Amino acid sequence: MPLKHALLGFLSYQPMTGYDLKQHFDRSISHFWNAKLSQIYPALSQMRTDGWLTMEVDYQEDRPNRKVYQITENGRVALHNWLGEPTEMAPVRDAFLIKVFFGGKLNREDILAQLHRYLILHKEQLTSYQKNVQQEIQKNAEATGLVKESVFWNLTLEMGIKYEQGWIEWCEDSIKKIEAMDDD
Amino acid sequence: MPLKHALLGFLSYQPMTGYDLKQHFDRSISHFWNAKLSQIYPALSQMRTDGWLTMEVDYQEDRPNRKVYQITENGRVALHNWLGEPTEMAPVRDAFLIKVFFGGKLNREDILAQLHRYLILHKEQLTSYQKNVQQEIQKNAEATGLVKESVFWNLTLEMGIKYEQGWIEWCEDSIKKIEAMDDD
DNA sequence: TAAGTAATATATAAACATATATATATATAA
DNA sequence: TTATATATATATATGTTTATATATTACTTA
Repeated sequence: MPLKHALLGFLSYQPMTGYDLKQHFDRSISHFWNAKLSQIYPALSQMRTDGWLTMEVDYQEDRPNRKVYQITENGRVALHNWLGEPTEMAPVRDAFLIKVFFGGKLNREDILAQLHRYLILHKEQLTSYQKNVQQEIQKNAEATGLVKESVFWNLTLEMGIKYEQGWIEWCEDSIKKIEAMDDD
Repeated sequence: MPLKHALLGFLSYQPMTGYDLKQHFDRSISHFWNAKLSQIYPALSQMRTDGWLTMEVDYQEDRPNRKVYQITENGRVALHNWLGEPTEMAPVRDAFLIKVFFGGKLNREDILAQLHRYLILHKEQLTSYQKNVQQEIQKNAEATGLVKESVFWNLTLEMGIKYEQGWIEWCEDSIKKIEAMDDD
């Protein structure tokens, strides 16, 4: 399960709680993977059962105790193996394209409105990558001194940026084509 | 649920069985949505309960009877409304990028092997879109005479092509960058 | 001052998706 | 000739993900 291996990946840097891990997911890899806390917590329990993690409780008074998870040698091996395994292409799933596919059923304004809206969403996403994710990677690189690692973090960000740029171009082109169509 | 609306979309062209619908999914929209038969059949039953479809049985001797589904007026309304609703961006989920993100844990050859492999997969996918999907759309446009519709089918295909081209460029760039890195 | 958010975790239900098994006849490919 | 694919559907189990509810205290914002 990729979720488990992403968790292993972060825990290979340092021990953390589920809550901490959620922050890392949201700040560093949300452009290609995300998970809710309600998925992360049970996954961590299982991984402990699997022998990939150990856990120790950090007692606190005013809020729930922190359960700090640490990767084991088995966990490191599992991560390393998984990283080297061949990977299938991720299938694309985008409901927006279903709407476009059947766009002939809408009138011109409605389908154009859809495209304009989606264009804006993707532009905002692009901006957010260029600002927030970029910064987060930078910050992490400095804080941890993991220079080589940060090259790879940046590669994933570049893919995110290219992806958004692709959508933006496509939306703009599509709008032009539809505007040029004969009305009926 | 987008699955149901995609089914409605195809049934808005003509009555069909679940098996037929599966063919359409695979041939026309698999570049952005797919579904197994084991998901399509129950969905059709539900949609009938919802009043979006009617069904009649076409008796056959040597193979299972065909259950032919036909869209109702309610179904058409539901489809039309859904097509006009604003759409959230589809989140990206790609396990390959998790591998890249933690690529610093692999040695250079292993991560390069991953990238080369993914590059090939995406090149094959691109070729397949340009050949098969392209052709299928063409064929459908001619067979059904739905000219205006086919413009939209082509738009989704263009997005698929752009997407694959993006991956291909990114893989090639990433390979170059990693090859240029200092070894450690 | 009231409402929201951060910090931390658990539990349960529901929704969505895949895998697999079961039937059965014909046609096609190795 | 044997295996696989096509044509059609159902059923069940399992896996994955999201949603929602529940606790508690401190801090921040309106």
